[in-house]
Amino acid sequence: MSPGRRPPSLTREDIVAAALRLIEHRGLSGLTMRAVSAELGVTPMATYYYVDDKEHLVRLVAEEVRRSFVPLRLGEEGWEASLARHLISIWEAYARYPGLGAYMIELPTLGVTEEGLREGIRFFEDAGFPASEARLAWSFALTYIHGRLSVDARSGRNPEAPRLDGLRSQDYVEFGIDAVVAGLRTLREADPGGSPRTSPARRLRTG
Amino acid sequence: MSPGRRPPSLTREDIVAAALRLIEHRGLSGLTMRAVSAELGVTPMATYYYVDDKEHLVRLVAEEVRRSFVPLRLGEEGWEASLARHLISIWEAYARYPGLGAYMIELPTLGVTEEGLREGIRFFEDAGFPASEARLAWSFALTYIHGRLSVDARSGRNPEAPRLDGLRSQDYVEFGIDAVVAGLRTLREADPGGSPRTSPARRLRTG
DNA sequence: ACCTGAACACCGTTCAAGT
DNA sequence: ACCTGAACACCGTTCAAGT
Repeated sequence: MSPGRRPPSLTREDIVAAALRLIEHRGLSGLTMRAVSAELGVTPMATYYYVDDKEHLVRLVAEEVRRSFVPLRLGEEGWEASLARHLISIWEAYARYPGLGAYMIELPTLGVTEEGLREGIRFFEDAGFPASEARLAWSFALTYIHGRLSVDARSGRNPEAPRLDGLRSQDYVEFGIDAVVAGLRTLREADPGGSPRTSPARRLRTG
Repeated sequence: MSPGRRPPSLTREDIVAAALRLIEHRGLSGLTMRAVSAELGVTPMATYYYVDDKEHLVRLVAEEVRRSFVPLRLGEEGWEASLARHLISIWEAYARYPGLGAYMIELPTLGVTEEGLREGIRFFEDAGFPASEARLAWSFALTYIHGRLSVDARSGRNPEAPRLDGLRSQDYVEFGIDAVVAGLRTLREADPGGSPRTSPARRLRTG
């Protein structure tokens, strides 16, 4: 940036934007370091001056996508509507980028930031979930929505397009979010005052 | 198999078994055609005589894993317990093979066979779900459990191992299955006689 | 019928060199 | 500081050839 120095032909923003375009049109598997560089008209290795490696690039890309998440906040509309709204916004944000949400769920923070993870736990505590279950509830909701994004990853990018079964991707995610919210509400109400819950599923485990 | 012919040094079963060992120890990303062949002491291309390509091999591997699924059947224990038992068995079967369940959910049949998909839909119809929602309900359950397997894919193979948050993978999946079942029960009861349900989530969609 | 060997078109990434 | 070029160690896969 000192005067007299010629400006760089590349910025990190350019790289992230090119990566987003690639994922949008070819899916996450279409995102290669070489393709990003080609898209920008530079040598395959030029990109490495701005990002550490491919994992770093995907992290930057996901950060960009997360900017359009509707925040998870406990307002006057109640925790159920707020949660549903937040989950839909996650799904809508990632749906344009096939494979990205599926990849994020495998990372330690389940596709959100460290801070997003903590805020979610607080949200569920404030919503009346016992402290021991706030984390489980939040993880459950994130796991479902990213699972749904995994399903969508291959079935085509347009969520409004009718599919073989006559249902749209939207129908699935709407039903799913309703079920997630209803399930959490039921578990919350069955658990007054934070007494330890007895899991029906636990008794069914083999081994 | 005609007399006088020397027996082949390789069988498809050997290949599938070697592939399972590789996934078990190195995850699905550790499954390469070359690694499978090396494991069996043959040339990288020998494997191609028995399987069409890598996708075919993964399908065969998944078929093998599915053999240990507890069938989804509507018995006297009721649909809720049967569903929970089935989901747990899916999770237990795939959990040994990191990344496999996550991969399967992206296929058109959500990690089960075509027949398994149809049987599941019938199961939910028999359980009293309206025909229009049986498919949504089944897809929801499968999506969650495979989402959970995606989360487990990176966090280590031993489901009993305590993690940073003090919770085990088992705690998450038990809570999740309980929530899935509770959510489905609630939606089913809110929908008497198969009248079209109004989705709260639908109203929250932007665009 | 069953397997080998060489080769092709890809990857991500390192490293030295240029301007 | 910023980018190029060559190279390495991997992939999946094709194709011709051997026994």
